[in-house]
Order: sequence, then C-alpha cells, then structure tokens
Amino acid sequence: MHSFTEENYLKAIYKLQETNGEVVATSSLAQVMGVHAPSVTDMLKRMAGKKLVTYQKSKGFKLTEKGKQVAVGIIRNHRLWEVFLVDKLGYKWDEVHDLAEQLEHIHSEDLTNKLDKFLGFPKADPHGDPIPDANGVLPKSKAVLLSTLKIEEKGTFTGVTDHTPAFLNYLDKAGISLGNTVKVKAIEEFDQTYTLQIKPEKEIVISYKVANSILVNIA
Amino acid sequence: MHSFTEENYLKAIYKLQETNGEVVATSSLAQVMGVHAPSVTDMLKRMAGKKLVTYQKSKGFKLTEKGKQVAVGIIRNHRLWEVFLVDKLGYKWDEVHDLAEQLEHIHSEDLTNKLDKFLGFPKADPHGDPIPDANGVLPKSKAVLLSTLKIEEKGTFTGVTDHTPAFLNYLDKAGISLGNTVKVKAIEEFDQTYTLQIKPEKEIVISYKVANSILVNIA
DNA sequence: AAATATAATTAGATTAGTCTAATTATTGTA
DNA sequence: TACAATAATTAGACTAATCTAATTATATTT
Repeated sequence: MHSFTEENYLKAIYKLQETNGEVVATSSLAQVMGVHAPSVTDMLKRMAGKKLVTYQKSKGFKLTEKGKQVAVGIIRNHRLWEVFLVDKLGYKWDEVHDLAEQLEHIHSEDLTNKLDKFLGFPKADPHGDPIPDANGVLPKSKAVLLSTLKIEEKGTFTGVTDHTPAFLNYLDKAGISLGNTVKVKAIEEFDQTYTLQIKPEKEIVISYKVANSILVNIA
Repeated sequence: MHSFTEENYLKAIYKLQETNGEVVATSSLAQVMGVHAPSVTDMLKRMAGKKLVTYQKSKGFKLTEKGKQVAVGIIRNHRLWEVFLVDKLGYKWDEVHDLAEQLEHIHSEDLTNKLDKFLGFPKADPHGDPIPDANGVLPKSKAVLLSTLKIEEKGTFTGVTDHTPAFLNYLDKAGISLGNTVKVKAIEEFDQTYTLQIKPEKEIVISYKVANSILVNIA
C-alpha cells in the first residue's frame, strides 16, 4: 500500500498535470504540497523508484499509468465521501473539503464501491466535480467558464474552479446554486462586471473574478 | 493532534487496563501492538512526556485522565463506524473490524457526532459492544459469560468476547444472533459441553470455549 | 539469601519525510 | 553568446517509530 504522503503527492501531481500541462515542476509541487523544494526532489526520487512517476533530473516529472490510477482512485474516494457528508450527514458544501481529505485515504476498494452504491452512484460531488467510476474513468466535462459567455448567452451552473469556503459562501449569499440556469444580460466594458439573470426573475451583478470561477454547461 | 500510532497505543492500553487490571506491562503491550519491547519503552516514554500515560521505569504504565479521554474517543469512533458499515453499507459483522480500524482515526468530533445522529444514536456496535456517548461515558454492562450460567438459567445474547471473523462466522452458522434468548438445558460433566435452547424450538450444543466467548444479560 | 529465569531498558542503527545551506542547472536577457 | 536570475539538486541533519544486541532490573525458586 502507499503512504498518505505518497497519495497526496500523486493527487497534487495529477491536478497540476490537468491544469498546467503534462510536466510538473518541483517548485509548483512544493508550493501546493506546502513543503520546500528539496523535500519534493527526495520524495519524487523515491516515488520514481516505485514506478509511480517518471523523473528526469531538473526536467520535472509526470505520472506513470500506475500513478495516474492511484491518483484517480483517491479523487474518486474524496468526491464520494464529500457526497456522503453533504447528502447524508447534512454538512454544507463549504465544510467538507478537509474531512474528505482524511477520508480519501481509507484503503478499501470494496468500501468505496459500497459507498458509491449507498449514495446512488452520484455523477458529481457537491461542487459539481465529476466522480470517476469504479474503473477510474473520469467523464471529461464540456463545461466552460461563465466569463467566456457573450451577452444573451445562457448556461447551467455546473461547477466551480475556486473551492475555497470564502467563495462558496459568497455564492450561497448571492443565491446561486448548482443547477441554476444563468443568462448573461450585460457585461460592463469598464471593469468586466457581469449582470446575470438567474431562474425566473432574479438579476444579480457579479465581478469578473467571480464569473471566472464559475463553470457552466451551454445547452 | 495525536498520531495514528499514539492513538493505537492508547486504545491498546485502555483495553489491557480494562481486562488485566490497572497497570500494563511493556511485554503485553508489545504483544498486542505487534512490535518488540524496546519500541514500547521508547514510545511510552514519549507519550509520558505528553502526559498521556504515567510511566515508572520497569513498573509499567497507566493512562492519565487525558489519555483515557482520547482512548474512549477512538473507541466511540470505531464502534460508530462499525454500525455505519453494517447498517448502511450492508457489511456483515465479521467484515468490519479492519475498516473501522482505519476510520476510527478520522479526526473530527463534529463528524463523529453527526454520524452518531445519522445512525440514530445507537447504544451498541454490531458485536454488542457499548458505544461511549459524546461525553465519553461508557455505560458499563452487566453482561456475564454464558459459561457462568447454571442449568435452566436463561439470558439474552448481548455480546462476544472473541471478535475474530472465525468465531463470528461460527455463530452465524450455528444460528445464534445478538438479541436471541438462550436457556441452558444441560451441561455435560465430562467436557463442559453446553446444550442450549434458543428461541422457540431450536436446541444446539456448543463447546465450553464457545460458551466462554458469549456474553448474556440475565433477566 | 543466592542463583536463575524473565522482563525491561539502554545503545546504536534504520527508514520515511522533512528541513537549511550550499551547489549546480536551466532560462531569459542584454 | 555571456551574465544574471531563477529553479533544482546535493549534502548533511532532524524527528517519529521501529529494529537487534547488549545490559540491567525484577521475580522466582531452591
């Protein structure tokens, strides 16, 4: 079995590869892991020995197929436990991340699958992030940033790119929830402020920063 | 926060103190922890530094009030997760121990309490072991070993002292379940074999070893 | 009470994961 | 292309948890 630390590195590399391209730099990994660069070099050398990543001195690293499998498994765990915490225990979507960070390291494929079934095979976690299936297949979403929509275009709010409690709370307060239909009514030239129409009659104004952290599916 | 290792030591010491009296020996602890004696000495010295146990060279150790609190908290976690696994996910009572050993180390009192509520505040785990309440109060049971009953005495099957899958499976196969009323019909002088009447019309024969691993409440 | 057996501790080493300080690569710019 | 800036690695050290081998306490038996 892999240590929690290894699993956290794998997850971090996976996410960096997803957003920043194929090869991951020591420094970016050090930053997201909250450790100093030499720790990353050491760790990654050990992990290369276990064939979890490929490593070329000073050139960065990449997950192997095996490493990717483990990473996706942890992400599956994480997101299923988040659904459990929200749907079954009544947690709010901004409260579950740290708990799921612990629960994701429970080692049992069988438990994961039973949990999946218990939850009714959810497709996404409470933040709209897709849940990999039991074979590690992660449906790639066609969602786009709300900030890319033009005036009069509309979409369905399906996810966020900022998972901080601060942002999630803001959305709650603004009255925007996953599944809502949003239509861009206006975009202020000066500061890129968006005026949105949500649901039937509600209109709200959001900043570019917010529009750039919201994912929507276009019909 | 305490490490998983520390928590496992605390739990082991707690259980040893419960069954074998106040003071715990290095060797017994080494045995149940599956490590060698010097590891225990080292660990316990560190833990004494953190005021989790009291330690006197070559005299054994005892939990402090603080250590006891932590131990009971872990036991509470363990037993609640066992209920979850059996009641919600459909695991059998002989399958849950190892998973609960992992889940018990999730650090969140709030999660524990929400889980407790979700499960309907169960009083006992699937093996009949009592679940400490949120204040760490563990109701002490008045259950006795079935092997102490005399002929014609009866009681309710409320727990086991042997938690191994092998034993639990045996009970399943023999058709004895928690909650059953059992009455001692006969005790063979020669080898202390017990003949029991269970439920309405079923009679079964069990060995002394089995009778000595079953807990019953006498009405 | 002395001799022996058993239990516990100390000493010294190992591994995983981290650190700081020093060194070496790589990249970007003049 | 050479120099400076930035990034990555090596070297050496630390902590937690473990080990084996050697030593010291405690307990038991004659």
